[in-house]
Amino acid sequence: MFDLDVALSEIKRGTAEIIDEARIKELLEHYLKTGENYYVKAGFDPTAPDLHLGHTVLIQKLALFQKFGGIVQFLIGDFTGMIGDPTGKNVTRKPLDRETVLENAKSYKAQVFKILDPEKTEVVFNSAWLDKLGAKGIVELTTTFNVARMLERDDFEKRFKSETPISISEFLYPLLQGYDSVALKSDIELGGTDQKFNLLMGRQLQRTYNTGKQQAVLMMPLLEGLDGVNKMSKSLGNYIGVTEDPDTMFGKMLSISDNLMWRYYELLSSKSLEEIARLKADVQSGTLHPKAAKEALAQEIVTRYHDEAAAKAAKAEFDKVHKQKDIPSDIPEFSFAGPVWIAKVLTEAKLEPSTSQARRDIKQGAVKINQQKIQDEQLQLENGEYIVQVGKRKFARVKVD
RNA sequence: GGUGAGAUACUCAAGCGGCCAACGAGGGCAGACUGUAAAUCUGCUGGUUUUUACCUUCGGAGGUUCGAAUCCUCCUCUCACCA
Repeated sequence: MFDLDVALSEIKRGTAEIIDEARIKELLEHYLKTGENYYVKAGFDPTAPDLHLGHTVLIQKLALFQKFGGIVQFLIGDFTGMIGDPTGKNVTRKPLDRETVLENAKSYKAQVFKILDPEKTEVVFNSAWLDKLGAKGIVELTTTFNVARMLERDDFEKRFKSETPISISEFLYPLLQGYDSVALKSDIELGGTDQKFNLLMGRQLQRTYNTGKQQAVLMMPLLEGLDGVNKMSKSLGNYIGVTEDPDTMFGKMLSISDNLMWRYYELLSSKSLEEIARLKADVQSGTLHPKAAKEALAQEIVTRYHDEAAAKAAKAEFDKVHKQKDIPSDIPEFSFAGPVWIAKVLTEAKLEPSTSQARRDIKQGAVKINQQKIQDEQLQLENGEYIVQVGKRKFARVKVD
């Protein structure tokens, strides 16, 4: 089966905090002895999923549990989604209709089953039990907790002190999320560090409702984005989406700093901790080039979300463009009626956002035609075919006739 | 409901009648270098084929002035204190 100590150290890898580690050990031991599974819960937003590597940190941890006897409860918070998690700055949101929820769930599955084992995953919706709770159930739920304790939560406390409004419904959010754990009888719940309060609520409510269980809680850190400073998020643009094409993925992975690479290794690679330690030692001693280590990681990630052939092709393409300074094999094409002013070509081909920017870049020597730097910003392109390039990464094939 | 403070480009933040397309920082883009879209250094960062020029921007609408981001009036919104 598996070695308990190895399993535990892999489970602990990269975690921010584990509450009731002993419980996790018990569950694994019990599984080894009897083959009985246990349940690992994680909740997700019902809005349209566009997963990036930041999300996959948690999902990979779920997948890890599947290797060690865990059944994943992939919870889509279609009911709680109406309230909006107070962790963000969301106010009350519109409830999504059934159809949209199902569609989003489908999209989740497509992305998530690249990592999770579908055989060991139960996709559940919390409206299934929360809808039935009713006013009576809700009131009962609220009696299990009091306002003073609710205000212990960090962001509630801050908002209370600064007199920023807190809606009553927001108090309900942690309670309902906790109740999910009661309904699902989860043994372990995973979440980000920002979810600590909500995760602990599940633990407490399981006790209050006498489920005979008390879930262990495992928190994963928020992955830093490509800039290495802010957390990875779509709005900051510092992300790698799991559905992005291989070339982009590979390029973005290589753009992270050498430092950040180790963080990504820890949280994203499926290499064992020993292997990573060895890589790191090799880089430090100079026997392995940092770039080679980064390429290996990039290949691994591309392979996971596409396949090995795509990863190889992406690397080859990258080398072609950046090492041999060649042009990429697949570039957009535009045609114009000539003669045409170069600045117009650049903006029309979307290589530059404005004529002014185009002029500036020409002045700086950032624009090349057929690999030749150009200086003349008045340049007119005569009939013919040209490869126009701005900087290192923006290319277009231009036909003038 | 009352009183006070504030709203400036992607973000933060100067400017408080002409020298303002607007200091500075972050971010972004580019150049050099290289190991790569790492690191470091440097430049650029509203728009426009009138490019040592012109046009549009400083919460919104008016007004004063030869001239306003800067002064006045009203409005909208944010924040702080009081109720």
